[in-house]
Amino acid sequence: MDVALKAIADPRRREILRLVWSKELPASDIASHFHDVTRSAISQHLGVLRNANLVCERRDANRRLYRANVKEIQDLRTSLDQYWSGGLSRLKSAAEAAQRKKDASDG
Amino acid sequence: MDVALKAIADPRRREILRLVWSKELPASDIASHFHDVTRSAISQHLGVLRNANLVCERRDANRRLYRANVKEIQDLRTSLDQYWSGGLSRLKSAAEAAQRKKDASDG
DNA sequence: GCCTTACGTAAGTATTCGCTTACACTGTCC
DNA sequence: GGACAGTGTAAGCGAATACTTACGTAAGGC
Repeated sequence: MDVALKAIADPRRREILRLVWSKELPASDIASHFHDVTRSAISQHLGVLRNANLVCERRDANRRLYRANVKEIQDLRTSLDQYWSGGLSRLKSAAEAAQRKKDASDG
Repeated sequence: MDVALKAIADPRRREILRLVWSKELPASDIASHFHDVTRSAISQHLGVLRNANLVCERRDANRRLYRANVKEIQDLRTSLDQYWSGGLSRLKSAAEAAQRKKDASDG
């Protein structure tokens, strides 16, 4: 979870992920979407995303086509949901404990 | 979203957030949960979380009591959900476009 | 074979991060 | 007032990050 979370903590990488979410794109197309950084920088961001398994790479002749790894993204989302709901259940049990305490003092 | 996401990207800070999710804790109690780092390090992590507005601070005499800012956490969760679902809707419209294309070629 | 396109990657650099140690400050207890 | 917990914070440091420029390499056009 940590690698993936750190990967999407960067706005540039989140933007890249959006770009390749629904369609496969060659690295050059992705890079040309960013006018303030080098192609090399984007390539390195792609490396981070690849390393976090958040994108899939497919080679087509000269080019490398990238696509979001929806499965892995879903996994990350699930992990996060568990994190949130873990917190919520702690909130819930704390509330229940408070209620029990109240009941005990009431009765 | 960026500040909060970067704040959560650190496992130590996620753990801190868990600790203060359902109950208010003084900084010293939080720090004593971590045996491999200094109290000062934890204080700085608390600073990051405070800066991201993910925790609330309340002063009680000598101590500073921390509690998760559930509202802000929910906001972050919502932002993330929008990010995911934004991706999903792009997937959906891509699928629909493919379907239209197929229909056109079929009919 | 040679040039060009499309890409990763090594090397160098400035910035940020997570940490420690040392110190300042604020309240309580006496 | 003085000692003492409970904390934030400044300073310094090594590691990681996000870049840049320069180079290496695979595939296609000629």
